Amino acid sequence: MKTLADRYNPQDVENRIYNWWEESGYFKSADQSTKPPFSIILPPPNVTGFLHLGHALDHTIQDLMIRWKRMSGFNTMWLPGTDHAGIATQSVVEKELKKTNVTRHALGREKFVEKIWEWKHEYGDRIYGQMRRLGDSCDWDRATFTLDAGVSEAVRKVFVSLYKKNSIYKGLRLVNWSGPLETAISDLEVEHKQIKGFIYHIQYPIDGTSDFLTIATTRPETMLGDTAVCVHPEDERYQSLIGKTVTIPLINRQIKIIADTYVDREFGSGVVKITPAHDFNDYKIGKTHKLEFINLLTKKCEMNENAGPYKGLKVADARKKVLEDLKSLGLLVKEEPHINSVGHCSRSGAVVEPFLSEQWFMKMEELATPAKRVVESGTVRFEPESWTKVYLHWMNNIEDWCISRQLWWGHRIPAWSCTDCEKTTVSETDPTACEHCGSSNIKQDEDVLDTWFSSALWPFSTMGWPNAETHSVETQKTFYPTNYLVTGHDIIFFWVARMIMMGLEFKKDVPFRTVYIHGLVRDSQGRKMSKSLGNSVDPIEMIEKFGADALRFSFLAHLFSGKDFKFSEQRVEGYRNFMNKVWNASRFVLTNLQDFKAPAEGVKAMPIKTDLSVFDQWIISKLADVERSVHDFLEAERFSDAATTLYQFIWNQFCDWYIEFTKPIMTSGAPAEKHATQLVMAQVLNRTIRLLHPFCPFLTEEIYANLPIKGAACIVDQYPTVQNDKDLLAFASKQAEIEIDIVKEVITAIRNIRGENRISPAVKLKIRLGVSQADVQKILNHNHSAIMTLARLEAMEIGEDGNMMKCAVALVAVGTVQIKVIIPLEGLVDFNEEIKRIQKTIEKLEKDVSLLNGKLSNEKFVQNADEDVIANDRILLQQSKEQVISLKDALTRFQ
RNA sequence: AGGGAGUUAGCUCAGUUGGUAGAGCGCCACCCUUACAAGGUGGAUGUCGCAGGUUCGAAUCCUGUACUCCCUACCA
Repeated sequence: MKTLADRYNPQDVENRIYNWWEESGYFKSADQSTKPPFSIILPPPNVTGFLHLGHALDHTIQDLMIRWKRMSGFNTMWLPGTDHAGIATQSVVEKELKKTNVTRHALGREKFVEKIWEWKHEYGDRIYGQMRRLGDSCDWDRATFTLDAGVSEAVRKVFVSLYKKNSIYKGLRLVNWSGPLETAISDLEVEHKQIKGFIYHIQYPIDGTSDFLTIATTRPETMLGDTAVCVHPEDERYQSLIGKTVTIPLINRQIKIIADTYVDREFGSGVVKITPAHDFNDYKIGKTHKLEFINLLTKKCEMNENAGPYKGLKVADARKKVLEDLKSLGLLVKEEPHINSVGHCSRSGAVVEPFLSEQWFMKMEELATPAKRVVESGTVRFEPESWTKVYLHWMNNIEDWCISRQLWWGHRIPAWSCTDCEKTTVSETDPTACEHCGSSNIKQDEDVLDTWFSSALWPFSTMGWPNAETHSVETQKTFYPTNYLVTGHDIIFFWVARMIMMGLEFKKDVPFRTVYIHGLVRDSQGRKMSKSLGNSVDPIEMIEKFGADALRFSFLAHLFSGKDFKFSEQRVEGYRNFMNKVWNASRFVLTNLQDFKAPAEGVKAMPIKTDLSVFDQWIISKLADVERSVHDFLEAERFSDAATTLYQFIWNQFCDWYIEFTKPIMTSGAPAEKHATQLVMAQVLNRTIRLLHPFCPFLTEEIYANLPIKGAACIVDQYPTVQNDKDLLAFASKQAEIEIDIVKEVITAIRNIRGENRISPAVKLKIRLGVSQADVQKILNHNHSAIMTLARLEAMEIGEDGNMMKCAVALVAVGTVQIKVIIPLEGLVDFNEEIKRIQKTIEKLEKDVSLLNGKLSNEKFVQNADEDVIANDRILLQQSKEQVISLKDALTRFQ
C-alpha cells in the first residue's frame, strides 16, 4: 500500500482516472440486460460552443443520478449529443468568413455549408473534452449529432407525416423577422426590452374638409404602409367620420376610416393608424376588415419600392426622414416621451420587424391536447411542481409554430415545388418528379427547419427511431421513455413541451417521466452572467484551480429546488477544502492500516459486538443514519440535503470525533482492540467513499484504489444502503450513541471553560466530574482516557463534587443525565473571565426558567400540548432551576 | 396587465406534519496538539419584510400589505 500525498491534488488524478474509467467500459450501457434500465438524454449543447457554468450545473446533477443508479445496480444509459444550433453556428462561421472579406452569398450555399462542416469537425469535440473534465460518465458510444443521418431520417419522417395529416402547412403570415440574419424567428426567440422613445402625434387631412384627424404612433415610418385608420365605433368624437377617407401625408394615398372595438378611446387621440403588414395587432384588424397589406421592407429590413421616396433607407433612418418631412409640412403636432417594449432578436440583438412572408407552420393545438393531459395526470411530473402551472398556462395559449428559417445550416425542408403545376411535393426521399403532374421541373424549398424541430424528436431520434434494425428497436424498448430530463427553466417551451408533444405523437408514449428543472447560474450578486458585464466564469478554469469534484460539490450542496444558483468562487474553494479533508482523513486511516490485513470474509470477520469499542459502535450507528438519510434524500431529489448530510458526517463526526477517539487506541491500544478498530475504520471509510462517489467521483475513485477492502472500481461498486449493508450496521448500538453523547458534551464543556478563560492548550488541567448516578460514573470511567486526551487533562476524578472553592463550573445535561464539570482555577488564571462566563450562563438559564414556568403554569398549555412536549419541558425546567442554584453557589466561592 | 417565486445572522441560504431559530463563508480570541494551517479549539451575531387573525403556542397555517426578482402578454 502506498501512502497518499499530504494534499489532494486533482491535477494528478482527474485525467488518469477518467481515461481509466472510459477504457474500462464503465460508462457503457446494454440494449439488453437483466438489470433494470435507467436512462437520461443529455440536453445537447451547441456543437461549436464552450461548456459554461450552466452546463456544468446541469451535467453535475445528471451525472450524480447516473452514478448513483449505476452503483445501485441499474443498467444506466446517459446519452450525450450536440446540437447543430442553426442560427448560432451559421452566425459564428459567417463572422469568421467576414474576417477574410467573404460573404456567404459570395461563397454560395454549398460551399458555405461545407465551411460550417469544416468548422464542426474542428471544434465539435471540444465540448465533449470539457465534459470529460467535469467527470460526465456518459455512454460515448451513443453520442449523436443533430445532423447525423439517423436524426435526419427521423426529421424527414416526422415532417412528412405531419404534413400529410395537415398539421404542417405553408402560409403567408406576419412573422418576426431578423434583418441581419435575413430569417424568420419564432415568438420564443424574441426578447422584449423596455426602450425609451416617443409617441408622435401626426395629422392626417380628412378628405373633402380642411380638418385633420390626429393619430398617435411610435413608429411614424410605417404610415407609408397604412391601409386604414381606425376609431372606436361608439366614440362620439369620430362617429360621423366612419366610412369617410383621409389622405396619408407625404405619399398622398387615400385610406378609409374604419371602426373597431379594438381601439381604446382613452389612449392617445383615440385614433389608430392601421399598418397590417407591419404590426401584429394591425394584421388581425387587416384580416377582419379585409384591408390591403402593403409590405414596406426588404429582407434586410430596408425600405422597399412601396416606401416611395424613402426607398433604400434603413428603418431608423426612414423614421427620422419621415419626421423631418412631417415637421416641415406642419403635420407633426406633438412628441411625447414614451417607454415601450421593443422586440429584439435573441441571436443578433437587432430590432425584430414584423414581416409578411411565406413560411412553414406547425399547428399546435391538436398536438398540445394530449401533451397537456399527461402533465395534468402526473404521467410527466415537473420538479419543482410549480412549473406545472407555467407549462399548462403556455400550452393553453399556444400559437402555431413557425418552423421554417431562411438559413443554410440545418435540416432542409423536404418539400419540392413544381415549376409547371406549382404544386408541392413533400417526401421522405428526394423525389425526381412532381407527384401531382409528373413533371421533373421540381425545386427543393430553400429553407431549413428551426433547430428546435430536430430537438423535439431527440429522445427517440437518438435511439435509432424510425429505423427498424434490431438494435434500434431494442434500445428504444429498453430505454424509452427515459427516466429524467434535467434542464433549466429557460427552455421549457422551446424544448420540453415540444418533446412531450412529439413523443406522444410518434412513440405513443411520453419521452420522460420526470422533468427536473434547476435554476440558472448567476453571479454572486444574482446578476446574469454575460460577457459584457465581465462576470462570467469559465468552469474549466474552476476545475483547474480547485478540481472538478470541488466544483461539482459546490453545485450539489447548494442546489435548492429550482431556484437560481448564485455562483461564488469562494464557495468552490470551501468545498476544495472539504475534498482535502476527505483526502486527509483517508490518509490517516490508511496510515493506521499499514500493518492491517483485510480479512477475506470482510465484515463477517468482525469480532462480536461487545468486543468492539464504544467508539466503533457509535460511528457505525452514525453511518447507519447517514446511509438511511442519503438514500431517502436522493430518492426525493433533495440532492443538497444528501450532500450536506455526507459533509457533516465526514467532517463533524468522523474527523472531529471518531478519528480523535481512535488515536489513543492506534498508538497504545491492546492488539485485539487495535485490530477491531482497524477493521471498523477500514469498513466505515470504504462505505463513506462509496456514498460520496456520485458527488465527487475523482477523489473517491483515487482513494478507493488505495483501500485495503475494495472491489474492481468504486464507480461500479455497490451504493451502500441500510438494506444491503446489514452485516456491518448490525454492530450499531443505541447505548453507544448515548454514551458518546455524554462524553462529547463533557469534553466540549471543558474546552469551553478553557477557551473562555483563555487557558493555553499547553496547560494540562486537573478536573473533577461531579455525578451521583452510578451508571453515569461507570460510563465516564469507561471513557476515562478519551476524555483525558481530547480535553487535554492531567488528572480527572469522578464522583463527589468535593471542594468547589475557586472552581470553574459547567453543567452538562444529556437527557436525564446531569454532570457537574469542576475545574480548580487557583493559580491558573484570575477569576474575572470565569465569573463573567458563569453570570452569562445564569442569565440565559433564568430566561429559560421564566419561559418554561410561564408555559407550564398555563392551564391551557398543559391541557392541549402533547404529553412528551410537556414532559420534556418539565425536565428542562427542573434541570435549569438546579443549574441556576449550582452556578450561583459556584459564584459565591470566588469571594 | 396576468402568472410564478422570494423576503430568516454581515453574505449565500437551510428550516417537510406548528413546540424556546440552524449551516457554510466572513468576523473575534487562542493554538504549528504527530491526517489535514486548504487545519484545530472556543466565542459573538437574528423583534425570521410589515400588520392583523387562528392557536395554549406561529419563521412555519390564514388574510391583508410593502419591497425584490422572473416569466408571459402588451394600447397605437
